[in-house]
Amino acid sequence: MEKGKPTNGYLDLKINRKSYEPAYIQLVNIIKQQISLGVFRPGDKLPSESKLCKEYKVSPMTVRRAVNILIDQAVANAVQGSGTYVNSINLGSAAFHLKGLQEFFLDESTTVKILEVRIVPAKDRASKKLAVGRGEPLILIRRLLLKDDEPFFYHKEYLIYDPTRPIVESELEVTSLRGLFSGTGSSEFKNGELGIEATVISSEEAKVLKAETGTAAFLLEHIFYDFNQSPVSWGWFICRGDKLSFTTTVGIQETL
Amino acid sequence: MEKGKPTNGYLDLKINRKSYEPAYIQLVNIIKQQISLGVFRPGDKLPSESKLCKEYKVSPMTVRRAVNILIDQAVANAVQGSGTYVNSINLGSAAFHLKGLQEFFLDESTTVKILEVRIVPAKDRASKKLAVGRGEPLILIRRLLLKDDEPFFYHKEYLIYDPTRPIVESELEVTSLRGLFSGTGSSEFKNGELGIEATVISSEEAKVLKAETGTAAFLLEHIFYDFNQSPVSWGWFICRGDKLSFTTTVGIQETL
DNA sequence: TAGTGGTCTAGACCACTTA
DNA sequence: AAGTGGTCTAGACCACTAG
Repeated sequence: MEKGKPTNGYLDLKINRKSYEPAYIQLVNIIKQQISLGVFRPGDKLPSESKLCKEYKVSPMTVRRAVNILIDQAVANAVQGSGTYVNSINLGSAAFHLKGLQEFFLDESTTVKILEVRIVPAKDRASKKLAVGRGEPLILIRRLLLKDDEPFFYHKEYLIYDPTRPIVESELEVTSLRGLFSGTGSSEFKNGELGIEATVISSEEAKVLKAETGTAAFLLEHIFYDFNQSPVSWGWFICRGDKLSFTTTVGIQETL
Repeated sequence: MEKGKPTNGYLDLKINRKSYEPAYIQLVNIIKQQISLGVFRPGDKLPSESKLCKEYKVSPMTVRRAVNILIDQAVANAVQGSGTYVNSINLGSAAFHLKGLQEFFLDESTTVKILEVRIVPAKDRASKKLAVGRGEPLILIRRLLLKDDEPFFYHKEYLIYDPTRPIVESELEVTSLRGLFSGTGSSEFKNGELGIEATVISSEEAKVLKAETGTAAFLLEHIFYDFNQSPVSWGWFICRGDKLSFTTTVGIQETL
């Protein structure tokens, strides 16, 4: 590379100081665009931070921040003492987000039908998951979540039974699940574990979901812990496979 | 809050300057631990950045960095001019990563069996996805991915046929897929789209996967684009539902 | 108007890699 | 030894929120 020449070749993009976009975001986009156009290819070394400072006339911290964003996005990786390199496309860095489900729960036309609420003795799996003795009382809630009056999710949940804290009506309604998915809810739970499995619809599920037994479905299992790290809720959502899918992207995305 | 008192109550944790852990990471963990212990509850306002500076004797940029990490992790959210607030648990921020699949492909015992490679005329779906005319030639590759000689994935892939670039043997082997999942491969693709669906195993798939028709399976669809943003590869992986699941966590995790 | 977060500067020192 | 990324300082100015 010739000294003093801009590393972005014929593009010669600059940081616009008057833009509402912060300098570091602009720099991220400039570098991404160059990768997108093939100026920098996977495996190539990006210009060093000091070069980028000079070229775009920004301070080291600003370059640093931009480069860190590229690394966060798995666009590049840094090797201390050596340089920052452009990554190849990497499926291992891909992730499927549940934001789509969040939108489902926030939707106005989403409603909840309580199918059943009762106290049941803990069986094998539930007693293990919720760390209570077998036969101990648990609250079982079965819900049907509808969108535009069409069944969408079937939800089965076991809760620790606390006789000092009666079940409040509002905890059963759509708002409670909405809160879980949007983070606006109460703060009963400290953390939780989620799992997604592929399954087929059982006869029990088929009935409430208006689907046929044996068709494909997603099972989203959840377990939530309180601030003492004790499990308080275990259950799962079932959704017909033809009504739900998860999508994501990998590699360099076009600048929005 | 009383002036001059540490905001972390009886804990009174400090930044250890001699630790190999950077100050900002220590600060992230200190704040997380306080949330975990209930010192700060969901909805609470965290101490302002200037307070944290004084309390932990670090510069504004270091506090900033720590707080930004908490925000990235969806542990807190910032409101300009108001403060930084602790989030409730939020399923919408959860994400399922494909790192598990990456490990599968990097495993030594993972092998690939090529079931078929041939030129086929583009049918409806493939011609749309790959943006070629119907009947145009495409390369069809059918692979079986095995772990410890047990079938794991069935992969069907359509590639743009380029007569000037013959199919190279190495592109068919496990290494090519390994590269895709680990980011160590060549750089044919600029980006791609992925989708996960729940499905049931067809008779064709059941045969090669040694599974029964009608059992649950994941379908991981992919389409990859080259540096001209032209689609070059479309296909999907099928995996038995009982051999694959995705897990993740939400909320505050215990400090490791 | 005071306090807050959002951005940015212009350096510094260190650990590490490469030659 | 020179260059690189990793961390950190001690401020600054701005836009925004709230009382």
